[in-house]
Amino acid sequence: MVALQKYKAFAKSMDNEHYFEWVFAIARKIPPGRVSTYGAIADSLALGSARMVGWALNQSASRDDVPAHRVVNRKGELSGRAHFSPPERMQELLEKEGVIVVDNRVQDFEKLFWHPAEHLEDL
DNA sequence: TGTTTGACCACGG
DNA sequence: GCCGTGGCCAAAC
Repeated sequence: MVALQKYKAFAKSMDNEHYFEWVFAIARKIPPGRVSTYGAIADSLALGSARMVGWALNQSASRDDVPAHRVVNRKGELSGRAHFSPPERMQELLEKEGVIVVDNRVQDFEKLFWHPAEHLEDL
């Protein structure tokens, strides 16, 4: 946990722009057809919180190189759909990748879940 | 300056 | 499974 504290201290010295890059870097690593969660990304970064990941992804709306549609909440719900334009776009993007979405929820969520912490070394 | 609000989550009952 | 509670932390008000 010492490493975690040092990591957090380091993170505190970063400005928001860098924090976005960490979140975006992980989001970009999510393979097509797979999904991850706000909390998992926050945990793998060992800084911030799930809320901050949502906040960061909100800032990503202006970018076209961040697959924010592959990030859902812990229940597999498309909680961020309202921030896409139009909102239906999030589901459409997922379905284009073969992910089945019913009632704003990813089907087979546990199987499609991609664990960011297992791929951190690739960053 | 203090309070409320989120693309959230873990936990207890 | 559902609910409330508490933690989270930047932004907006």
